Amino acid sequence: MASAETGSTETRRVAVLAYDHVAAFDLGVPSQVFSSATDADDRPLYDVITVTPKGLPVVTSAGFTVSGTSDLSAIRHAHTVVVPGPHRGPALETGSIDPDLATALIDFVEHGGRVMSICTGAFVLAAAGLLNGRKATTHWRFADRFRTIFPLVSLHPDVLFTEDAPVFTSAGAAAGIDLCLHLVRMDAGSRIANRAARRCVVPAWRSGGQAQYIEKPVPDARDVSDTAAARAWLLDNLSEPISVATLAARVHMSERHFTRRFREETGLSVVSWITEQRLARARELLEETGLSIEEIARRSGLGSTANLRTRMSAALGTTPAAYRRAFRVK
DNA sequence: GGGATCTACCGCCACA
DNA sequence: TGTGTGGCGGTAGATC
Repeated sequence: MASAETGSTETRRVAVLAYDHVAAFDLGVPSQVFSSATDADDRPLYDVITVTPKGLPVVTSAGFTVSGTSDLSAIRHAHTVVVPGPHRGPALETGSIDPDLATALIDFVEHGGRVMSICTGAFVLAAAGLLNGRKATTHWRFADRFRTIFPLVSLHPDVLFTEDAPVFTSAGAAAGIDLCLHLVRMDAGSRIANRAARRCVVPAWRSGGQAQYIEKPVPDARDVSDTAAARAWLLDNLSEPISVATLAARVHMSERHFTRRFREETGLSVVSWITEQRLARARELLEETGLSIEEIARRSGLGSTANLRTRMSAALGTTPAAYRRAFRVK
């Protein structure tokens, strides 16, 4: 767990599943992200291997061959199994997969393993029966097909990733990066996850609840009244009392237009976005400082310890003190 | 725990 | 006619 930053040499094996027609981009994501997570002495926290159903080379969607792989027996020794999405094949078309693969995945989860899917990899997990009754997501373009084939799964096609431990699913390949970083953050804390994100040159923090499809992801640089300026100001003033009216006034918009543009650009309401940023700030302060919980609540803008505790409990299922014990950087 | 109040959100419509 | 923007009002959730 948090011991990585504090000197432990424990490494966790991540087994990435490859098979014929696997999406090449998805396949590279977990290796890149998990291999970028290192401790304070730059030692790797994860050992990433590639696994194929028979241990034989497979051909990706891009046409190149993946070799040097292990067979399914290797996942028994893994901490996390990653299932990238198929580009085509029976999982996508009929919701069926190799019975040996299904058995291996079910056995892995039943013995305490953690699995995550990227993009249409959710079809593989669902075909194995691992998503029945669970929350899941997949690429929004495949949502209708997914619902038709797997009616027992609670599909949330409007989010970046879902968390229904020990099963995690993500939307497109970019959301797969976010989910990998989320798992690193769970395992080793924000500092290590943020450093891994920097190495991958991706945003350090996008929560699972953000929208998959954002109307205007990149603000128009010529538009001086865009909400990006308000968001930048917000991040510098999280500890201050903030209202929508204040923010709208800062960028010379009506409140109505500001809230509308804010949701278009971030996929979240103003309050939801601010709360997420405040929670992220609180987590950083818990990990990296010895400040009192009360002071952290104040500096993060969450106000009171009661509010901080409520927010952390809702978002992470833990308390500030327990979070600090797990992730405090010594 | 319940009521009052405040604030945020969003649908709808009008206007430039 | 289509698009961007602002105002109004109802509803829901948060806070006191």
